[in-house]
Amino acid sequence: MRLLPQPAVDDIQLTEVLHALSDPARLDVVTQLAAEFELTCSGVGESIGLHKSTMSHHYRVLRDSGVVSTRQEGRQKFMTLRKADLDQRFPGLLDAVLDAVVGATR
Amino acid sequence: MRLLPQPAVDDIQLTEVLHALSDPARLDVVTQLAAEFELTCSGVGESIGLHKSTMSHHYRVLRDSGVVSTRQEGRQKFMTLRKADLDQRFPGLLDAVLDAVVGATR
DNA sequence: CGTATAGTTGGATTGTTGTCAAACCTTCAA
DNA sequence: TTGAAGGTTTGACAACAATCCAACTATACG
Repeated sequence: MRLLPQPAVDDIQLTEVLHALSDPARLDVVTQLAAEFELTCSGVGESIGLHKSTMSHHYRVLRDSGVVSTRQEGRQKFMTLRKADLDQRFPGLLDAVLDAVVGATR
Repeated sequence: MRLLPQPAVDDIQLTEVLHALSDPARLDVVTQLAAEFELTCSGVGESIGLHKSTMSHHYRVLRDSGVVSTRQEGRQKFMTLRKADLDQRFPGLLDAVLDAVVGATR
């Protein structure tokens, strides 16, 4: 069970996080993770309808920017939101974005 | 004194706002506007050190995404943050981003 | 070992973005 | 009416980003 490389909390950059969240597909992933706690890549990607390699690219952007954490177990990879880390680094930001996702469609 | 075209509150899109805020130059503009309330284009651009046409491009992105409002008065254009509109549409988002800008350098 | 599963990587393509420079438009003032 | 001030627009260009497809890696299961 190994963890894929990811930035330390203090190395998470605001502009990179905002950029990571500014893509609809990635925002969708993040929203699902916020609701489900943890998902496999295929689990989270199914409802989005993009090619799996495209999704793999989005996962990398999310991981490199510090938004998600990925843990490999067997042949699957489980993603989780780095909620505690993001809350520590940028208090209120993630919640505001998640609220905005649901709130804006009301 | 005319107002340049800008999206209505309900037409402001989360992904566009996040994208607008994900560029360092634009984030800098927004931070200055949060502190100064209102500034001319040249006033806000001076400290950034980019070409004025580049800044003009960034102003447009900020305006089109609904982050700032621009009012023309004489030959100057005054920009303001659409704070109330953003707070209404995405509660807490702008404040979290502004906090993050200062907080992350502490 | 052979095969299926779960993802990643590389290449190709198409489109977007950030930047500058030069030309332009508008307004104000002499 | 000429000129200057304050921005915008257009064109060019390089860098980046999103997407797909095909080939690949690694793990698990018969």
